[in-house]
Amino acid sequence: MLRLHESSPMTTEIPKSYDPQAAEAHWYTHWEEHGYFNADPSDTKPPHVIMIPLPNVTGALHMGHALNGTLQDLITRWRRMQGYSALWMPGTDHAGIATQSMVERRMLEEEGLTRHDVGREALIQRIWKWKDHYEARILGQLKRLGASCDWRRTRFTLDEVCSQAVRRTFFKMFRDGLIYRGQRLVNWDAFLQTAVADDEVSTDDIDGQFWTFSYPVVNDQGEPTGQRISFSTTRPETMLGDTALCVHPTDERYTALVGKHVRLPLVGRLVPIIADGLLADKELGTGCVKVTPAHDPNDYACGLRNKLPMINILRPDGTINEEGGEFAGLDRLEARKAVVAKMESLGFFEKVEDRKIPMKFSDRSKTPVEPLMSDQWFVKMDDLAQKAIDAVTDGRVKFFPERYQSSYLDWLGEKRDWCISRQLWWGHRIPVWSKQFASASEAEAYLAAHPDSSAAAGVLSASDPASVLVCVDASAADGEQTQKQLEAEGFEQDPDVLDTWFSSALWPHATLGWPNETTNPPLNNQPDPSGDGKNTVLPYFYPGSVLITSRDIITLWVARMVLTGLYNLNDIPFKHVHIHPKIQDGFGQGMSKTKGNGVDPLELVDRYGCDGTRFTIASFAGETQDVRLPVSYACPHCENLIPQEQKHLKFQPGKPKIKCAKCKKESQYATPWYAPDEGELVAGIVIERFEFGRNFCNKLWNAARFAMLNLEGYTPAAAAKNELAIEDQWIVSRLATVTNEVTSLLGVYKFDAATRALRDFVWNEFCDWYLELIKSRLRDETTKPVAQRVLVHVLDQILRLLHPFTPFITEELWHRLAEIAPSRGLPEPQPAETACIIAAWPMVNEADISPPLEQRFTRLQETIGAIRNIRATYGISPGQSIGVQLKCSVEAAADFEALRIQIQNLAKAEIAAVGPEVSRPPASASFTLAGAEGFVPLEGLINKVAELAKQTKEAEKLRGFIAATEKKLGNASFVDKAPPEVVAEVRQTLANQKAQVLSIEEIIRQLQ
RNA sequence: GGGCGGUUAGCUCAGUUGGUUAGAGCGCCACGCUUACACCGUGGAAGUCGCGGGUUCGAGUCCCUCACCGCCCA
Repeated sequence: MLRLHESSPMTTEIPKSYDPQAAEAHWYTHWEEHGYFNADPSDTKPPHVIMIPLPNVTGALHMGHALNGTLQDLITRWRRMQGYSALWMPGTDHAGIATQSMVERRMLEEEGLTRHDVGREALIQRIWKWKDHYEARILGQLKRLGASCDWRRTRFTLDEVCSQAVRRTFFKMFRDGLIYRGQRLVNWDAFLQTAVADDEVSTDDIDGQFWTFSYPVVNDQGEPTGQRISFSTTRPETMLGDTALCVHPTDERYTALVGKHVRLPLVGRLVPIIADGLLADKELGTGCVKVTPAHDPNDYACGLRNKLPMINILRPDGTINEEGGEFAGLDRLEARKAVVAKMESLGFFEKVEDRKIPMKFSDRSKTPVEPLMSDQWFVKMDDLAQKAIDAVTDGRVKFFPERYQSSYLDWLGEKRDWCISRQLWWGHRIPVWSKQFASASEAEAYLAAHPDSSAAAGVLSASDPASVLVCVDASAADGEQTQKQLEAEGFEQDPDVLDTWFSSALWPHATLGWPNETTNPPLNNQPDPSGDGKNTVLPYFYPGSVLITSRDIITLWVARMVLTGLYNLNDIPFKHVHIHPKIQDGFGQGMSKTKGNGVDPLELVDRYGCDGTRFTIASFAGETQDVRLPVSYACPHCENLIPQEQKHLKFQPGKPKIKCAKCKKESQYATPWYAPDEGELVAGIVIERFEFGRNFCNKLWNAARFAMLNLEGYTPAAAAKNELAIEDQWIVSRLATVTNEVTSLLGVYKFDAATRALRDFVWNEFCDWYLELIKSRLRDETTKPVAQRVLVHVLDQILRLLHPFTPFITEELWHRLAEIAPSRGLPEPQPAETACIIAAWPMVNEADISPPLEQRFTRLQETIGAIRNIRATYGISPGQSIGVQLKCSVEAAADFEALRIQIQNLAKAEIAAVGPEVSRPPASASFTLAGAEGFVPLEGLINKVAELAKQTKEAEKLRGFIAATEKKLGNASFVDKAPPEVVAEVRQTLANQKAQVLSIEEIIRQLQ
């Protein structure tokens, strides 16, 4: 017989618990082999596109990435099932400075070599090796998480496809006058010897000193007047670069001195005393400050306002240059000591105090950054930023949750020019060649003789009119030739590389092959001829659908992606931006590599299964709170849990061990600070919250197992509504409601709510009630067929709904179910799709939803709950059946009758009497619900005193409610002002409460 | 300094536009190997909704003050 469906090797017998490892390996391969992850342009399907927020190759992925990846995969799988050609574009980022500094640091530690020792080519080779290693690791981690990326399209920001986009964009911007070179104050990382962007710098308060010095005032002849003027500073060495002293214009203490000069005792320079209300603060210190425009951002701004000279005193390595006179060659911190000592010996030192001072650190090298004047390349943000702002304010790009759009708008609103050059070797080399001519006129003559072409554009340098800058588009046809020509003419290429963000900003269109219009981007690095002379991928998949990322990326990527997308394609890169929570450890600290609290998601996948991990992660992804994950370690000797403490996060030399409080043994543990020794028993990461997802998967597994064990003799056939039992209609109604909920929640990225809705439905409704209710029908040949058909249908729909969350277990169950019930569904059975990953997302028949039916069913549930409560209260053993008499409406009585056997099974209670005329028998336990009263005669079992106490307590509780409700209704303004339907509702409540209390009072009377 | 978010049961979190008695998972207590599941079932206990004001017939929910935690920007 032909087998239409493949099943895993786990096979025939269904094990009692779900084995994630086997299913994960099997089905991932299966999906890949069948090409289910591949997304191509289609005439019949709409596109859905998610561009991965490209992880950088500095290191392995952590929990934040796992959350990010899970959500992207979830949406991608959901859209795929909805019939979209769903592309999830994978790839990695070269992360220029971060990666180069990792490699450099390791090289220095292990071999004592610097980049200058090995040279540009050799260093780059080493970094490529690093990249290959971590790229493989990262992509492997994503696959273990179940990521359904179109791996054929995997890109890297330094690969040929991305490089082309970088070169073309730079050239376009250069030609349009949006890129310029200028002297600017930048954050200088003296350790890495490069400029770093503002967002690569963080500020910390450190213990520092606050010195006070004075400068001598001089007369017009430059001779000391004997007067001195005091000021304070935290960086005395910058006195070497002072070009003014500054006071507040309204500060009367200094009015007479403004316009006069002081002589710098250290370097002898005469500098003016100026008045500037923005820099000086009358209330602070002496009210006078020194101005060092080349080494402080505020002073720089003041320098521009007052046209002060800008004197750079630092070399790129952080030592003092010739401007520092006798201090030249000293490192800046040595220079500080020497400067203070010299000032003291000259008698200009006044005092020093200890103080917390803010200090900027480079995120990359963790060393203090120095503000420094240097030549850098910039992109003018003015117009570009405005267009990106407009795209959000006019609603073309929408943020979920909405509040994050203000971060985006505020940042772009500053329109600060973007410093794109980095003094690094790892990255896209700046495609500009320059040459110094003998004079400005020679330079102009050169430009006149060489007009701009499609491959080259030239300008005069703004800072030096004798210098010519030529930008070359190496992606143009004659680009390479132009380069050679320039070099032959004595031009030299700029040594710097571009900021990494410059290339990642292009990611949403570069990966689709832009600017190539004639061929589709390669697949598996092989040419893709399917475009037939055109790039059909770009217009089909651009603009994308949603970018899913965390909030710190809003300015780094989101803003820049929008900006470049609009610039290059005149269209936004994505319609939605979803910002998800950040992962914190148990102490509320964000997880990061540098803090040592990062957790490898694969530790969790190994322990809880991929689906369990994903389901838990999705349940975290709400709109407001960050995710807090208290971590423990499992003692490898006794399995006892050792809670993580702060000390476990700190780096300590050697390989510190963790001690188990229970068995007192020590062991190495999972930490980013070291790799455990070979053969060591390691205390692994435990995050108990993940049991939530693991347990759920096991529950689902067993529910499906139960279903399949009870499908013997299943035959597909239509099932009309009037054939369905009340519990069938109920579960179908609930299924439809939940399907609607999940669909709309995913549409607005409320993953936590969607997860809850599904879990509650599967566990608390399908398992706890539906499966229990049909057990008796499945044993009866006459009632079995319909029950089986409904059961199979609901299970089928559950697998579909859960697949985006828990892809592996649903796929496994899908194939097992297919062996037994290849054709299924209500009201008409259909052949099921050959795999869950490509199964259609459930559509709701609104007629299935019946609130009145759900209400009737709730009454049944409550009644059963009340009977169980009586059993528990009186300690009646499970083996002992009891009789129950139910006083209720005729309609409710019919429902109870219909479920007579189920009530016997679920509550272990026989319905002895049911209907409006039932009255309370003596010596019985009772319950009172809104829709029914119940009596359980318990002659001999009932403890009168206990029952009396219970009922009295119940009555008192009710009387409390009644008093509150009556008070409310007695309040004239409530009755007048509240909406009539609310008042009516309260009146109904009161009536119900009164009826209930009357019944209870009657019960109490009889008990006494 | 400016902005955003949070503060609800022992822990981790839900709580739609204000509307009867504030919910879940884990943990806790009691009972239970009932032929899907002990990664389970049944029942139960457990909250002054951070503090203080205000608006309202009515506030966990809206407004203001303060405190503490986290993040972003300067």
